[in-house]
Amino acid sequence: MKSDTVYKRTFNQMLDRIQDCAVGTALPSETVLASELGSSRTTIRKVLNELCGIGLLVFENRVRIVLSHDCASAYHPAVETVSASERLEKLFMEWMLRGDAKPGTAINEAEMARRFAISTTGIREFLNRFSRFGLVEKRPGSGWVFKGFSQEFASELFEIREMFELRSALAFCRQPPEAPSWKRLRLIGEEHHALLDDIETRFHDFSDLDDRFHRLVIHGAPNRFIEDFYDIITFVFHYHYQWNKKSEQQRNRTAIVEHLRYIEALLSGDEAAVEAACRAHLKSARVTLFESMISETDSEE
Amino acid sequence: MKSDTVYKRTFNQMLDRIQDCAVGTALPSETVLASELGSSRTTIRKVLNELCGIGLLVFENRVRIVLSHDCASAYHPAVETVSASERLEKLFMEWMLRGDAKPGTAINEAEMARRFAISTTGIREFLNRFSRFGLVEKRPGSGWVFKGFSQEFASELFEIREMFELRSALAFCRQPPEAPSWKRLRLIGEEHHALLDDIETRFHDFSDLDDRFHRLVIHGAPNRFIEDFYDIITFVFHYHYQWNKKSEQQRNRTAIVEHLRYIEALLSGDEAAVEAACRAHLKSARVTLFESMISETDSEE
DNA sequence: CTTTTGTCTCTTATCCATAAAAAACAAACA
DNA sequence: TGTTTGTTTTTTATGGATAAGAGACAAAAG
Repeated sequence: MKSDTVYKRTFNQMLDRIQDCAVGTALPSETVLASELGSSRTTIRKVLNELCGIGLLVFENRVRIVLSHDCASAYHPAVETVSASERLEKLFMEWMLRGDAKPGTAINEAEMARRFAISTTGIREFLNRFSRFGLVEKRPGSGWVFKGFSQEFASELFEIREMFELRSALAFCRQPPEAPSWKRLRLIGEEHHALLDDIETRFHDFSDLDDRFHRLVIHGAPNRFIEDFYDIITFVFHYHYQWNKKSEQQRNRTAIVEHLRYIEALLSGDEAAVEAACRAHLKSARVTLFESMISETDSEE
Repeated sequence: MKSDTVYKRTFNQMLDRIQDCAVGTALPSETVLASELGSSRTTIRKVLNELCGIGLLVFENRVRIVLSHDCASAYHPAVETVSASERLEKLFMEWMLRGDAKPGTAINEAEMARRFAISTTGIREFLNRFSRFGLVEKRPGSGWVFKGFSQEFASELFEIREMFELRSALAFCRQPPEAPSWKRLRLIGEEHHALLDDIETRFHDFSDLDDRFHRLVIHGAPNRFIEDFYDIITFVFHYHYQWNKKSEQQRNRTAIVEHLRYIEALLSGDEAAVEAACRAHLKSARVTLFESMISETDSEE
């Protein structure tokens, strides 16, 4: 049976949304709410009905009016708002990054299903999707082999990353001056400055900015395989650094400075400078990642 | 329920195998047969039992003896020897290459399940695996979008291919002279010569040789992402040229000549020559692919 | 002891069922 | 006429069942 995580998540979002409206005001139409909260009208209606039932809203004259803000206890627990597949992803990555799985281990669907309390179908689907990350491999008829989140993996990942990014950065330079990317790049540059000024408190915001910056560069000369590959990068970094928070602030500060140099080079259009700045940044990112991987292994032995 | 395609395929292989033995000779042990035919002993036993039942074999003193070669009618139909997922792959590619699906079309699991007479779970798994090829994309909650086997797709594919192959070819050159790849390369070179001599009759054998050659080059400096990407290339070429056989012989002859030049350059260790030969070959492969794509579109309109 | 066959257990491939969510359609209002 | 809500139809997400196939272990034979 399909789980109702979408409903619960939407319900919680709607509670937030209600608290932004003064008591007595009317909510927008179902269609508007649906697009605002990112779910279908079917779900929105279910939520609204429920809220009328609890007495937080009334439905009068084809319009829903906020009756009260007193809903702190109505929220659904956050765990119940993530779908089985998302949950599995998290559990699996944790299991992997905790180092429970040595490279070469055979993993089998049935056991994973038991361990993670998710149906075998779910496991199977996950592994299939996940196989593109190069960390597990299927042996038809027999099960899956876990390849390990190793230095080797990271090294191969970076080799490709460097090829792709360098190619994209140079292609970015060669865009005509009227391309809209230039403006976006300038805006992202400003965001970097702003973040650097508040780095003490806002250093967590960097990973999102990082992602947007690199994707902008990459998108200058679109290629689906390059963009897909960047998904892998994002994914790996996301989980790795979520697991390993050591010197996060320092790490991000360094990266921002490197980005700023890189952005400047791009804006100048000087290809040699771009190449240098790009290489410098990636090299440093690589070193940082490796160091954090080593320190992890050390602390375990 | 799992289908018994493995059994049927093994059964057919076993019939072939029996015909290679003179009547009255003994078959090797189950374990040997299993590794020879590439299935488990469980399956082998089932097949052998069946064959004893039909009277093609007898089991005496722990040894199975061939009684007869008269088994032409015993073969299982070839269709029944391919698993649901393989069948689906074929059907889907046909459907795609026939051009039934315009880029941007939404494809939904339920309909595909009906069209291809395969369960929705099967479809889902296929699409998930297939999504790494960049031809379909998932919209969570909603269905899948078909991106189209377009010129754009081919162009993006080739851009990456060129980057990867050039990098690999140069890395290949830099291997120490004692690396075993050099010997393999020489052997593959000889195979090219042999094939060229018989090109009139054996031109179909080229695609396998082509694959082995490029994989050898790539494997000189292994990187899982590059090797994975080559799976996409193989897959695309396999299906595209299976669908479009026009001037196959000429196409393969040209490619062999280019390969020979490329191999010679590799063996000489002259990096500039390698780069030139590699680029020349890929450029020509690209042009050939594009031409065959265009002629396809033309013939339809 | 090592190989071979016999037996049993566990896992995968594959289909099906069903509630949740999305989408399409229809009626009502303004 | 174009929104807005009510209703119905499709489609997806997810669990479960089961025969086929793989692998482990035991017994027999050389």
